[in-house]
Amino acid sequence: MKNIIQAVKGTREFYPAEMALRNWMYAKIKAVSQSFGYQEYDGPFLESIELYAAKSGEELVKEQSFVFPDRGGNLITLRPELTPSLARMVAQKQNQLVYPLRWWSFGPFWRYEKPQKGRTREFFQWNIDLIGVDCPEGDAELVAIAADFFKAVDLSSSEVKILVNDRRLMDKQLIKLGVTSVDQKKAMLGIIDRRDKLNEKDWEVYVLESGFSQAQLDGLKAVLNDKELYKTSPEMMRFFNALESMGVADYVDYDPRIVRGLDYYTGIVFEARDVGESSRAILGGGHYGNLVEDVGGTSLAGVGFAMGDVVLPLILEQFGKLPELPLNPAEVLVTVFDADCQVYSLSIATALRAANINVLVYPEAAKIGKQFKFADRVGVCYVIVAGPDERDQKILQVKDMRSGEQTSVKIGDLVDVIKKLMLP
RNA sequence: GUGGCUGUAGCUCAAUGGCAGAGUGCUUGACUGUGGAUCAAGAUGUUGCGGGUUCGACCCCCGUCAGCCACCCCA
Repeated sequence: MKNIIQAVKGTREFYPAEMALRNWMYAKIKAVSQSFGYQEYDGPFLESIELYAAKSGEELVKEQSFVFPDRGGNLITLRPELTPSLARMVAQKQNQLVYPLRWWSFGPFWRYEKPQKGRTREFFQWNIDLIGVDCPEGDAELVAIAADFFKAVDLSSSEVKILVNDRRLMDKQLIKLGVTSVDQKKAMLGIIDRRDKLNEKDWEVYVLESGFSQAQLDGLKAVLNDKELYKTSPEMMRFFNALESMGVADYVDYDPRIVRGLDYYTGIVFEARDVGESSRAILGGGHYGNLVEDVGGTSLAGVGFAMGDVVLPLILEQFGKLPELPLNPAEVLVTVFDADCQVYSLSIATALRAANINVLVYPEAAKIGKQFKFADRVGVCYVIVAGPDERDQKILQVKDMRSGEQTSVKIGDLVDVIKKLMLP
């Protein structure tokens, strides 16, 4: 074991068990996305660094991305996010596409961060966007998709919550507090974002040290504690009303502390968290006013969110909701009694496969006990024994590994018997 | 990028600076044509890697790699 070259730091290896989970997540994501009529798409995994540099205020992209020169000396980036690629794809065909666009994607992304639990350098991410719509009901649709996804993976509204705020609503409150300049606003959003990370006293000191007055601090505290603030916003009332109609209101809470770090959000912002004390962010998104302007298109509003594949399994595990997935696609194992019977076993397996049954054949003659043990270990449900006695009598032994029951079956009845057993 | 904790058998973990261990799993047998259960026997280690201190290092020191935790950041 010592001379194995290590996998690249922060990358992930999907052994069959992990791959089964990833495919399970993908299937849930696909089903929910399609249930709202969204189309699957994807962008390149490699992009030039300019694509990300084009977005202002994103120096971090350069620092947190894998960047390397290609043979021509151009700087290539392993995509750290999908939104800029999406923006370009939309801009390139802006006049040919049918709006509103409903697009989703699930693919790999890379970020050069320090790996730890729930954070790797290589991860998969679900991105889903509704583009060309600028109304609270459109925003509500994305939140409903997130909630439906949680339902689909059996996470209840008491286990996860989608917390929502509106940047416009916060802007109004900040103006009331005399926070008017762009820099001040940015600082204030950072302060709000940090509220949960510091204890109250430290946070208050931090606010005052950031150049805000005691009056502003008091005002801010009042805003952040006002769970009813959304009622002053007609858009948010429409938004919550839409969620009610879609049957997911129990998953969604108004939370004035949610502001999200990203610059390009201009309306609704939201993030989903588990309700436990550790409370990790599972997904995040919001409404943006101009998706494609930065890459040369005309302004288009939209709303979307992204969910990584790393945190969700941790949350599922925490609530005991990890699915038990079958790891072996074969339902049947045909044993090989001895060398003389080997080709006979092969022909039986072939007949079963012809009837669309997945079959594993033991690869060589071995002690029958060893073969049963193998069947047990790989999770096969039915084992067929075809020894010399059976061959002479034109029968087979079929054993149900779960019940332990074994029956003799006429060779001509085998397919029917197996199919009947496999019915749920 | 900063700081801290950890790294020993496939896995979970022991071992005052003095012979490298347990549980579990694995292999084989009890069972000559049947898995799980029981019993018995057996195998398995570059103590992450590289240096140093020491008569002697899993243990102490330095470096390095990896994982975890807190920052930073969160697309």
